[in-house]
Amino acid sequence: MELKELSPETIEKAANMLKAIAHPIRISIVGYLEDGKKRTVTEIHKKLGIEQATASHHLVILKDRGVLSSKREGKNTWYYLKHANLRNILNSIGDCCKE
Amino acid sequence: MELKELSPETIEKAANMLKAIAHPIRISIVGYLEDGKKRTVTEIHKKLGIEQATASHHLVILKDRGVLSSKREGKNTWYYLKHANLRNILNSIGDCCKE
DNA sequence: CAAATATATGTAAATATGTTGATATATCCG
DNA sequence: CGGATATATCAACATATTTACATATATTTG
Repeated sequence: MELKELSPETIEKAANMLKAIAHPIRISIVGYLEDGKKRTVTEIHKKLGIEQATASHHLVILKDRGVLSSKREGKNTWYYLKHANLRNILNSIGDCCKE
Repeated sequence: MELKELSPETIEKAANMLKAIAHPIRISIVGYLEDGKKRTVTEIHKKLGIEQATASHHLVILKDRGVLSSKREGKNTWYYLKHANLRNILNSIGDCCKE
């Protein structure tokens, strides 16, 4: 795939998706969901040690920009990675940054 | 690799790197350099149809955040991808966004 | 219905980023 | 040195993002 052949719309969408991930808390959220499991807002905010409202806020951003999907079940909303290959992004970036 | 085990510093660095890429012009620049070749500011600004100052500005951002490297040779500064596996990021994102 | 639990939204101030045009610096060559 | 070419920087305004706290909405259960 040659990215330079992508349409402006696709590039715009890709930028929004990357912007969504490009934040310490949201990287951590994506990292926590990297295994493909679905997790609730409560699980996420407790795991990451952040406020519930903060977690919800960042989860909405990730969902709006196409990084995560969610499904409501009773009191809970389960969030999960929308695309399995988003894992590659974190792995690649992680590799670059560990050096 | 489990991202959740990365240090806060590494996560911070990863966020800065992703933030650097997460912009339409900068995605296009990285896409243009995706083949691993070194290119000058002039080549880049002409190829993308943007002002020279704009290109230089965005190239500095990409370099400062560890996405690109550069090497001055006479009048020219050659920019190129610092990490080969950054290509995976664009490919993954592109795949997610084409749908 | 009321209480408890889970999630989402609103607001406002602080901070960061983007954009543009003008200008500065660096290098080469005659 | 002086002109031409290539790149980098500056300044200033507009826009977007972050953060934190308060509060609202939704769902289950007694």
